[in-house]
Amino acid sequence: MNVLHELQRRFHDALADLVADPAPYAAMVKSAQDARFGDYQANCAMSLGKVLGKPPRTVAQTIVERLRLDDLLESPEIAGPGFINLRLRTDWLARQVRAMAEDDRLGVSRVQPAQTFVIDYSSPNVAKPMHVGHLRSTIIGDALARLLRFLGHTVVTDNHLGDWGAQFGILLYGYKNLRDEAAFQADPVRELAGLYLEVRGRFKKRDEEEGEDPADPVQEACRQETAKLHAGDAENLRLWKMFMPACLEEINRIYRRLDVKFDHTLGESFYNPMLAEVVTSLLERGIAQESDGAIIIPRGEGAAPSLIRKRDGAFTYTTTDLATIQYRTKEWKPDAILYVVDFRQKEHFGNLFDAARRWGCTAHLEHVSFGAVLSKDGKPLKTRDGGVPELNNLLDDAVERAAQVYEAARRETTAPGENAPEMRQETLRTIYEVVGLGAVKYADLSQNRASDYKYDPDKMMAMDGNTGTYMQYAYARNRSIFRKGNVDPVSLRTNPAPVILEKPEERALAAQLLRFEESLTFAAAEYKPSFVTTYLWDLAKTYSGFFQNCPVLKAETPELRQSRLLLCDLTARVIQRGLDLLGIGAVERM
RNA sequence: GGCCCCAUAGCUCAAUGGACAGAGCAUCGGUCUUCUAAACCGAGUAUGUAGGUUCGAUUCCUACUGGGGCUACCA
Repeated sequence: MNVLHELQRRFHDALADLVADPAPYAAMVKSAQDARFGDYQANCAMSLGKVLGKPPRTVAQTIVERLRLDDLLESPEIAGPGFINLRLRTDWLARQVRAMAEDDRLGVSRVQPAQTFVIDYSSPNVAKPMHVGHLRSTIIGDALARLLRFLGHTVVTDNHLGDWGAQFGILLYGYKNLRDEAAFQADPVRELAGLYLEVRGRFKKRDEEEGEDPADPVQEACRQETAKLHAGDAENLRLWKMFMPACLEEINRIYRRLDVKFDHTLGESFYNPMLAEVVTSLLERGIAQESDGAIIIPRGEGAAPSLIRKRDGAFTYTTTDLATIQYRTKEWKPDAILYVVDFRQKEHFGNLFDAARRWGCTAHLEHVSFGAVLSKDGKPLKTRDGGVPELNNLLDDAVERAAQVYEAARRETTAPGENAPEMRQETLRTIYEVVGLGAVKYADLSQNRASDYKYDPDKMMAMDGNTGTYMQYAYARNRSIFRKGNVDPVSLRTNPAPVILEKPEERALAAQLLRFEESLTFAAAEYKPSFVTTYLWDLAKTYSGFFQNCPVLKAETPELRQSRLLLCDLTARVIQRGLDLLGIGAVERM
């Protein structure tokens, strides 16, 4: 249940006679900033006082008198200039937590009405090795898909591969001029990846981002290979078809490892046959016009127009993106299309969405933007030899570090003369993988996506603070209680024992558990997975306080023991589910 | 040049227009015959500058300073 929504609903009722439109005032019910002020607080009396011309505290008094919430709240207190402090009844909390324990969805209701979201994320260029730049889009997009789906929305995920662009010109040039046939036969992906880097290396020294240099013969040759491909050249098309499976296998290997799945993988090449019609339609509607031999969508004063057909007749990404919007709209009838893409494309999406709307698209279009991945010192991430780190190497490194940290911790926590608990090699590999990848994902997702993100392996592996490992450890430590006490946690979930909340730490834990849905709703509304990690971190800290102060297996009475076991189990389930919604695994033992 | 984004503690980051701006790291000091010490407890420092709107501003507006980005034939 979403406690906040319930409170806002009750305030809405209480405010109905006081003001014409109570909605904005009801929305001023928020979770309390400080535990001293209770669990929630209503801030509407101050602004209402202004509107009604009465002292805020008087208004607050009137609201409190009209409120009907005795069933879930203690009597509200008016404080300061007119804050209304709300404190949940402990017996109500206990009943809600018990109900939560019985529910597979942990008390999280399905949204009404459900909406259909198309989410566009990851979208790598298939001919290049995936690098660290693709990481954020992939894991943020995956987390949002999981989150929206869990809340009851219909989600269509679509990986808009760059499978038709200039990078294939590079591959074609490399294959024709530089390939090692034996190496290609043995391992085509590796050879193609090598060729890509080899050709790039022969470009005149330029930054990746700096665009083309017509004076560079190698670049020019690559561009011509691309043009031939797009023009339907039989040989280049044959090679493209031959390269594709290998390229796809390469990126799919990473998706499998990251546990990321897509409903559809419709790359740029898929839309190629539609592009001419898109341009025609835009011209007919008067949205596009001819300029300097090219077709453009003009912008306002001083702003650069969007090019949709180049002077040489080739189409651009804007054309493909418009075709994509048209296709998605027709095929899936979404309420919203989300693009999980780098902040640098903000302007492009602004223009694109504007054009799409004028073209008749009614779905909500949103650029879910995120900041750059930088190294610790704030500069672009580079390998020792100056290249962009490949994603696979990055993940290997993370898993390797997880193994090292784990081994070090195990040696340290094993008393002299004692043997560390033996674990099977296979179990250990699983732990390293889950912990290593979890650290990478959590470090990224826990940051506000709008900010630039400093990729710091030492820190994400530090196992202290708000990290994936901490959360996984909190889960594993919790599960160990059940092993130790020989208690089957499943037995606590059907017809659960009454919940007893006598100690403040028990009550605090219950209140925090009940906020799970609130955090998910908020994260989904803002498309910010970091709200989920913040919640989990708060939950873990609250649980720590409980765990320190409330003996579970050695509780004073059998009833208290059952109640605390239930709180433990519920905490573990919320952590596990929360991590799962972020695409992060948890292990029973670590 | 034009347009956009960012600026919070020594460092990395939070904060849905609300009460005394929160965490983590680092630093210092405490907790292991007691359910996993990868843990817990305690201790100090911050909203770039100048204005404005508001009962109330880290949050909204304006200017400035500093950093980053985009700026039609790459995506």
